[in-house]
Amino acid sequence: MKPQTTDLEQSILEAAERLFLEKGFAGTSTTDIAHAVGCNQALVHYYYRTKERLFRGIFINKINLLLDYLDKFEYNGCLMSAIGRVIDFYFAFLRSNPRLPFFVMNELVLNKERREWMRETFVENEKRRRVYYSFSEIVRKEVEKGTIRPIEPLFLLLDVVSLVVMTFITLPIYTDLLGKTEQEVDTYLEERKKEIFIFITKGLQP
Amino acid sequence: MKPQTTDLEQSILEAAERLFLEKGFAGTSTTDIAHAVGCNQALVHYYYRTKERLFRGIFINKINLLLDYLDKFEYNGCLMSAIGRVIDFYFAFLRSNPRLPFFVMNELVLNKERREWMRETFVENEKRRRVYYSFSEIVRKEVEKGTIRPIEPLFLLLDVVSLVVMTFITLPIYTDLLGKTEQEVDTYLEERKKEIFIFITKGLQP
DNA sequence: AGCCGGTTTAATAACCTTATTAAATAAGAT
DNA sequence: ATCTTATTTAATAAGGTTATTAAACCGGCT
Repeated sequence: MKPQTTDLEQSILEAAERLFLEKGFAGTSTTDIAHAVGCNQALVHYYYRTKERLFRGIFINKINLLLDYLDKFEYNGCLMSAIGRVIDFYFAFLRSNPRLPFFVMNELVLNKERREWMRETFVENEKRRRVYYSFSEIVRKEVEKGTIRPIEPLFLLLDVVSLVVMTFITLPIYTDLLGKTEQEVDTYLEERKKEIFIFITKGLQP
Repeated sequence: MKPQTTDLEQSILEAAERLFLEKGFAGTSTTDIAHAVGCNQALVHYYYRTKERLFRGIFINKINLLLDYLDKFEYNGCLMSAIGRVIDFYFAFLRSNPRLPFFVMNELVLNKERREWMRETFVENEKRRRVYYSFSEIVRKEVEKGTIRPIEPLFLLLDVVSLVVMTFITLPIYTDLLGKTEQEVDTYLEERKKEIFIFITKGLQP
């Protein structure tokens, strides 16, 4: 039924995504979005009714995108290679979506209501709980076997997430403050990934 | 000259600080600030002229506060105890200013002009360069001596900063999503600090 | 042609934003 | 008591924000 020509509904979503990621919720107006698409501002509301609803749709989508990568944690007897795989996937994914972790973090930290909504949507989500539970069981067993030093599963998760995510959060600072080229950034990220892997491997030794 | 009674100028600054840290620049209006102080909105502009100027004053102040702690890095022959000292200081400081790293990061990532201004103000600052240079020399020498594994000084710095800063950035998420008490947060932070120290110590072993 | 539904626009309500103004107020100096 | 200077307020300009409304547009159907 819908005209396949340019599908404004989709264009609006994409422009909103780009702008929200770049300037945050508070820094983006529906007028900005309409302007980026080249359509009337009322159209943004026609399709998505409120700015908050438009935002939520994007937000939930992006969080899921991020969390789904945790499923890449496929344990087959070696913890470090499972972690290595996750790091690889995240680096590849975030290379083309560098602002995503900051976006999610930003809105989660800045807005208490969103944290509450996040708790209901994700923390109380059976699938997500299971993923975390199986991860923590694996860590516990490896500690027991003595293949890694004693560590809280939550802390190990936080260690990995901190190192990976901060690489991308600080990327605009790195590139702008030190004025790097696209090529240099690629090398930097490749080196950084190796460093993180070595760091975690060594940091977990018994 | 100024009346010492309540000093509205100072109260405005403090309220602005609190609100900017909590909701960010875009999420805070001068009306909000005036309202928090209980004065007329024009007064905010009387003292600070523009919202941007008021913000900059706070921002530069907070960045300096954060960077000054890097001076706690007093090397006396043992890299890990110097790093341990810095971590200790940051944890103590950020315990009472938990939103500070996020605040700085946030505005730096969200606003390109601020990054440019930051480069001029800090990266080209002689004192700051010297601090980083002496740190990187120390790391290089330790690598040469073989007391730590080969590592880029910038990466070591990023490793430490990532782990410490992310602990506090994710703190509101941790507390709200898992619903923790003040007491539990204290224990958590204490444990986390120990974990980070162990993690880095092991992660640097040759 | 006329009608119909979904799409798009212009117009606008209601409100909030920053910043400036001129006038009121307070408090110390002469 | 009045002058002076700094502080504080009310009023307002100029513009931006979200959201709604009614009207126009446009392609297909009868």
